[in-house]
Amino acid sequence: MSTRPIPTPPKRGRPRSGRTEKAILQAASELVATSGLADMTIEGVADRAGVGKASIYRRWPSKGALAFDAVVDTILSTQPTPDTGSFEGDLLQVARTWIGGARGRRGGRTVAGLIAEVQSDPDLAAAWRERFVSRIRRERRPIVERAIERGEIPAGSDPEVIMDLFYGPLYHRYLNGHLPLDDAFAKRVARMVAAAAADGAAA
Amino acid sequence: MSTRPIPTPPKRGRPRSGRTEKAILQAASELVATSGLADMTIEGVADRAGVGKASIYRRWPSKGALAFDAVVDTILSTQPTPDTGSFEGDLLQVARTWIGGARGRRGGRTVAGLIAEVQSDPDLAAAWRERFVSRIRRERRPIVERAIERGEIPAGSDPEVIMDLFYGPLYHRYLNGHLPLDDAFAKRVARMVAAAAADGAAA
DNA sequence: AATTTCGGACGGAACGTCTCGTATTTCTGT
DNA sequence: ACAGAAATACGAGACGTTCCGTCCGAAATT
Repeated sequence: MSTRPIPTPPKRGRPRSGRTEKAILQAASELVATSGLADMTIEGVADRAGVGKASIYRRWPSKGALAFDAVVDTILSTQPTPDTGSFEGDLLQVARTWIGGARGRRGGRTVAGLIAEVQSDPDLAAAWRERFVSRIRRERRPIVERAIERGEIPAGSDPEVIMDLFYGPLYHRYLNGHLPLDDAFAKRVARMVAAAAADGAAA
Repeated sequence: MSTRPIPTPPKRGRPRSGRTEKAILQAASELVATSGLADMTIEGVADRAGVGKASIYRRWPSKGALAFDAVVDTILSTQPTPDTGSFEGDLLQVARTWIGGARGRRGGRTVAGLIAEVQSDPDLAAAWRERFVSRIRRERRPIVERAIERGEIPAGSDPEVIMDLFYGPLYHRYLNGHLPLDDAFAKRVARMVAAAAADGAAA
């Protein structure tokens, strides 16, 4: 259940060192960026951080949970919610930024590795949903709300289905790699989602 | 590169036993169904099949490749291409069948495990694309072609983007689990994809 | 004679737990 | 107020386990 460092504030004994925690996250972040999540090992992180393995296991229950905490804030901070004035424009902007992150040599496969990890770890899956997927969708919600206010799409349109229709195709090509994840694709997805929503098919 | 059992026909010596190969695939299939792909091990398959590990490594280069061959034909055979007479009807039928497979206790997470595996194995990823993703998309292509013939969607619509817009959302909920993968979702996806395509947004 | 079959041995990697001896903090008893 | 005991964290690394992928040797088959 716990993915964050255990939040229980101990009353007695030596307190956890903030420097140790930072060193672990820093080392994990670097190793994920250079070697990829699949090749990252707890022992490798411990060595690079100059830390005992026990100090890692005291804080995180699994490799995935550690990697999650090491990279998720960085990823989220690079994906702002735009406001271009039109629904399709907002979607296109989000898609372009998203693709930019996914194509970057710098950790472009990190999210893929996390999704892979999540498929066999129910606790990590819960953290992934709550602290990544749901969080991003909540941040993007104004895009749909503004489109409704502007009258571009009908009130009563389900934002969740629209989000799935939009993000789904991006992740689909990202994870399967069957076709290029390029700007032409971003344009088409934005256009089609906007068309479907405008049609009232999400109501 | 090789995912299939090595096709080279030996000219001399004891030939490969077909029974050995079947026993391996059978054991792998059972273990994936019961324990899940993440917990399947080559040693476990060898034991259950009554076979030496070398006999497995002689045929398949990785756990993922073996699992792929053990289950992919079964999965594909349960997903026929419908012909209901309307574009949205066809899409809905495909979505329902797909969701039925994904929800089934019997190996519902198998595809998720394979997609996870594929993220860190380029050779397996190539096989996945060519022998699963592309194959299914090729089989579904008539759905789009018939819709064009019927005049439901404009000629020149890109079948690939339509496929991504359709399958993407299904896989998205399947892999992230943030919202239910139910019949209501199937209906909405089918309706929205049909609306977007009819609008000519895929042209 | 050539080659594959099997079961199993083998060395290696990483896991997750545990123990050291040391450091740091709080609680208890005086 | 102060000393000691108790509790907890620290880095380092040993430990037993699992699984990997390779290799071996004897039997089997052509």
